[in-house]
Amino acid sequence: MFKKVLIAEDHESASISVQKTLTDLNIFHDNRNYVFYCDDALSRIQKAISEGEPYELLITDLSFDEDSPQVVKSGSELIKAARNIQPDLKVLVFSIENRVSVAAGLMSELDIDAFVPKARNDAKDLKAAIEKMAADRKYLSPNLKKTFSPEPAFTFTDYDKTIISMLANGKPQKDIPFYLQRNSIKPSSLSSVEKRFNTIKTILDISSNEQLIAYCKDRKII
Amino acid sequence: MFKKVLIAEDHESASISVQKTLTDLNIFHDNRNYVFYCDDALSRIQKAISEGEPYELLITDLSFDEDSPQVVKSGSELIKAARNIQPDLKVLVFSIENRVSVAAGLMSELDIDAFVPKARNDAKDLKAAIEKMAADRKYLSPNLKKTFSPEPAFTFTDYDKTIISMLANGKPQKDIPFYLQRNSIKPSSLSSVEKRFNTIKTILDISSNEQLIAYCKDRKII
DNA sequence: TTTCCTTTTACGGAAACCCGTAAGCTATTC
DNA sequence: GAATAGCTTACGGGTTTCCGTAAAAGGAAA
Repeated sequence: MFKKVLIAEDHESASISVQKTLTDLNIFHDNRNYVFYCDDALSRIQKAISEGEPYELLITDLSFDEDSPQVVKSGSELIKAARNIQPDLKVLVFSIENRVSVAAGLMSELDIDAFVPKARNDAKDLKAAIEKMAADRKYLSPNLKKTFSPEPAFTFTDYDKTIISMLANGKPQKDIPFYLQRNSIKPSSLSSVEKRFNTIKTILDISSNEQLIAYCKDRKII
Repeated sequence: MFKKVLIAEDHESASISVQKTLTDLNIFHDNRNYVFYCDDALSRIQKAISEGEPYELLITDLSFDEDSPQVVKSGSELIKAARNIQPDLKVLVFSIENRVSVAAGLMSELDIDAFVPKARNDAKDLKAAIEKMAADRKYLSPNLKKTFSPEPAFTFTDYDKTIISMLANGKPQKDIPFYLQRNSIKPSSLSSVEKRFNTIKTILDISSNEQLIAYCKDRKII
């Protein structure tokens, strides 16, 4: 079982629960092993390494309230930075995010070891995850939502997100080409933009740009 | 100080933290005084009344994951139902919602006694709230966000939400009059709908319908 | 009923969007 | 270099939206 664990979680109440879970698992845990900011988490990890007693596990949230300026602003940035200075650090993500697509994405892209959503049985879920990780296994929570009903096989490209965001920001479609050229983004003609919107809407069975914005906002795509 | 408190919270970890807070405040709290579903909360309250030992305080979340069919589906419904059978019950809302406008709305409309957002210092915040309530005072957390930057003095009417939702669902603007007439909603001409959209967008300094949808989705208006 | 005011509806032209077709461009292959 | 395929752009006309103006309908008071 783990001996040295760091908790990065900005919600005090959530942090307390995680600490209690560690206690229940007989993992020694003192007051200095939890932080409320990503920057603090990173410096703790760095310090632990230089003291020759590196952390074995990082439990982190994904989104952190930005009430004071931070270098590292999100859980995923923290994970990247931490892995950069300590590649063997195990990582458990504990977040309100409950879409299996997001969790699986973190598994494959950031190679996290476990994902537990803050949901009905999250405390038990946490324990199961930690035990699994202690046995060197990955853990993807069974409490994750199968995202939206029939998940359409479509992933938005950066280009898509760019032009959709422009629409959502009130830019008229006909002006989008100008801004694309300005930033030298490849297909920049109005015709291309129109075609792309049309393709997206056809695939997703969406009939208007307004509905597309609603769709993207609901799924936090933009 | 309170002696009998009920916790309605679907997140196990959050519930654990609230329980710990009550313990820290020397409020006697046993295993049977927390529930994960609103329906259970209501029946507990009812039972406590009939046993002659009613609860003094209800601590509840606002949104509950609907993983099983429930009669009472949200915190606000629970509060209404609870107050219906026990008008003197004190209520503290503990939610991820952090907009002061929402909290103030609950204060005035449901006459809740305290609102604490799940945020950085929520555990300390909870303690402060409970102590304040024990002294028969109301408590509006200082950690609430002043909502969006300059809060525009504009509130969406039901009519507004109806027509905006139609747009967001992909209905073309020109077809909206038909559906309004069908449900006998008052101004139903295309001209009226156009004018209303124009008024809303002018007031909010929004230039397109797409941006309006984004605005409403961001603020959870629709 | 008449008058006045507000709300709702009708209308029309300009602008924007939608969508199909065709032309142009680029890169790979022969 | 020529040919082909795939991507990008240009163009055009039908539809929808935008927005101003004016007519019609409702409501309250005289």
